[in-house]
Amino acid sequence: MYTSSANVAERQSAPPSLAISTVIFALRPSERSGRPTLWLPLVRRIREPFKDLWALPGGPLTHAESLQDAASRNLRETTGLAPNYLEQLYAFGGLHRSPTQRVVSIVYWALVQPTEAALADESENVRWFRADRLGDLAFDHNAIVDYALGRLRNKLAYGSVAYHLLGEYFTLAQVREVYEAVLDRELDPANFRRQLKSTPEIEETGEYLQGGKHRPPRLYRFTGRPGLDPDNRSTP
Amino acid sequence: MYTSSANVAERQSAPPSLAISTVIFALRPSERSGRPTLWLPLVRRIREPFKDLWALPGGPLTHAESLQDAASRNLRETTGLAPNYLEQLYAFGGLHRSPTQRVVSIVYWALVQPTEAALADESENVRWFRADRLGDLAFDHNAIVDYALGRLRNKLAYGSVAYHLLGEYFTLAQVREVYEAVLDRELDPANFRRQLKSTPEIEETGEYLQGGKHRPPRLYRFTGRPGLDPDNRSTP
DNA sequence: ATTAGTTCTAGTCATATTGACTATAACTAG
DNA sequence: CTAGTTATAGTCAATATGACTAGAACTAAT
Repeated sequence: MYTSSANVAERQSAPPSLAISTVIFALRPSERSGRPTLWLPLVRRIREPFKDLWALPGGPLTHAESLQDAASRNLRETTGLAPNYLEQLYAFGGLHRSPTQRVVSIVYWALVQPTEAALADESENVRWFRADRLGDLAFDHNAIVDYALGRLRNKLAYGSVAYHLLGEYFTLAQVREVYEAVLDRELDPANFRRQLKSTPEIEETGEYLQGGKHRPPRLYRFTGRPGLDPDNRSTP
Repeated sequence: MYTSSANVAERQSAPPSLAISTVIFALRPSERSGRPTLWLPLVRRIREPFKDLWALPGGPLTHAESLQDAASRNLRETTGLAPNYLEQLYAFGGLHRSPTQRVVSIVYWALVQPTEAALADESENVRWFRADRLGDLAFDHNAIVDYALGRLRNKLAYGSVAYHLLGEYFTLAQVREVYEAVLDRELDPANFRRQLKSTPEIEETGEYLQGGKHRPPRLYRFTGRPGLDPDNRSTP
């Protein structure tokens, strides 16, 4: 590494570099209980700084793409995933996020359906982790994931985001399991059910989920659309 | 203006430049009704692009400061204001926000107290406008203000942000006027009052506001603190 | 075939919250 | 001293929420 003062001065005068990263959430059955739990894919750093540590997927912003397009492309390139939901999370720009240079990261967060997540690329340098057992990540990425988890919990409780973690058809109990996994507390099945049934965006279908061990539950469908980001309204 | 292809190529390869802007809200009495209304300061552009149009205060990000510090400094430099509340709004990075170069703007929004806003610098190139009568602004700044207004309304309805638009002591009717101005609808005084009284963060004082035309209302004080941004938790 | 076990589903009941409204208190202006 | 206005407290019905009960509908074991 260069440590000459000339190089330091050069770093000081160069504009802060701009990066895009994404926190990608998906549900996977827990190994032990089989219940759905939150997972996210990380990539192994192959160079300094933080070589060999796990980090959020990310990369530079190229000229021809909007922020959201950059997040979307990056997500596809590193994990092979097409997200069901993608929203800007926050711009992180602390002075000492990276030890070698000043980096401002515009971070997105994404939700992918389980079917999609199941066939995601996994390799030596890309691996899925349980969101609650990450260990030490590169840069400030632990704080970023925590913030993303907070946003997810908030949007789950107030918004209509749970359905983007599920397939097109789902049972009300599956929705409840998503809430229980993300909020980490049990919910009364009957009351939860009553709330969902009063939501106009959830549509009853004539189908039932067969093959379970007990009474077959009815399948439902989500008909609403998520709100768009301000920056993305005019994207064709 | 240069239009040679060499210059175009140069622009294409250069990294997107990074700017910080702020939407600053303050209450001022309407000229007509005297009721509080939302105002914000804009600066006149003195060069191309959008020369002579009004724009949000903003500037480049320097190396020695965090994003929030940059917003805070910029706000102080252009308007002389010290904000009571400052939070990141959104990073705007559409491809064609600026006709001459690719710019990513990280936008903050701020609230200032009326006393502060009253002694804000106003000049040939800095002027306050009613938030609902802005006209055409430079760049995508109309969309940005709209988004900021949406955020303000949301935080007002669910969070505890109204008090940052008021002084240290206030009457419950003044709080109601803030809600009515921002949400643009009338609220029942008695019911609104009941809600505020059940909020533990609002503390009754022994003082009363004297000098009004009618029964002197009791003064209250806000004791809560707003939630911090993730990027700003460790700032001393 | 019958029964036990489990989940799905509908409903009850007490409590808390909300919106519309009424009434009294306390001040100023004339 | 009275009229006008705001401040403040309270009532009442409608709605939402949390705790709970119970029957319906299926599978698996006897």
